[in-house]
Amino acid sequence: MAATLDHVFASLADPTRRQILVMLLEDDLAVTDIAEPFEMSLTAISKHINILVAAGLITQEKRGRVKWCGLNPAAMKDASIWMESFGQFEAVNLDALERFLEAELDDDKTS
Amino acid sequence: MAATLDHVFASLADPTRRQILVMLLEDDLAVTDIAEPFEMSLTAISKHINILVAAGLITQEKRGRVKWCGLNPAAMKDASIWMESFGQFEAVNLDALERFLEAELDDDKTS
DNA sequence: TATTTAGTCAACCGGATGGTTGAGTTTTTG
DNA sequence: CAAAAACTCAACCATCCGGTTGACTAAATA
Repeated sequence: MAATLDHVFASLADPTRRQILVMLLEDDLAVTDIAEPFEMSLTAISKHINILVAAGLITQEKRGRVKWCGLNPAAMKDASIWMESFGQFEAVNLDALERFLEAELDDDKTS
Repeated sequence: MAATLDHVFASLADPTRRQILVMLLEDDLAVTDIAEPFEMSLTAISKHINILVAAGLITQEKRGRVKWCGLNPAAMKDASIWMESFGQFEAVNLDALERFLEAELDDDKTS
């Protein structure tokens, strides 16, 4: 799949999709597992997943009736490099990163 | 301006807007200057610029009848950190980055 | 075999996006 | 003062996006 900058950035612009990616950091998950914490239909989540797959950010493997979803962070590389080319950001502080990710998770839950 | 991840990523999802940001790497520019290389109306470019301003990626200063636009790469920081948290990307290779940016510029010109 | 589970598909809906044109405002310039 | 330059604003348009529901297929299970 040609994961263009357009697709990757557009995928990441939605908080539901970002939360899905964060969930997949821990484990591969089935579509139903991914949908469980969200207050929206399975169909809606399925569409979000398809968008992430099209962007290359998620890979899928069907075993039986279950479609397992796994993270493919490599698909972010070009986009990440693109952004870095603008940054004169200081090196990432790991504590700051942790707090940031927690805040982002809370935001997703309450919005 | 609260530059949320939503706004920053959505801003970057459009090739016209990315090209505008690249143009501003070199110099601050007036709205008309930014619009010149594009085959689209000044109004359309003005809208794109407003979106980038809302995302915090561009700052504006009006002097006389001219609105000068300048890059604010700091607004990318949170988004960049977010992506980095997924990456186990190897350190950025500067040559690769250069080739990548040139290719991106060509893409923008021809699409 | 009958039923549940996992997931997709198709149709629809309201609102956002990306573009247009035409008119209007303000500042500079001749 | 008159005209040009540098924008903005408002209205409109087609398409995309994020969500819904209801019907469907395929695999596991009782």
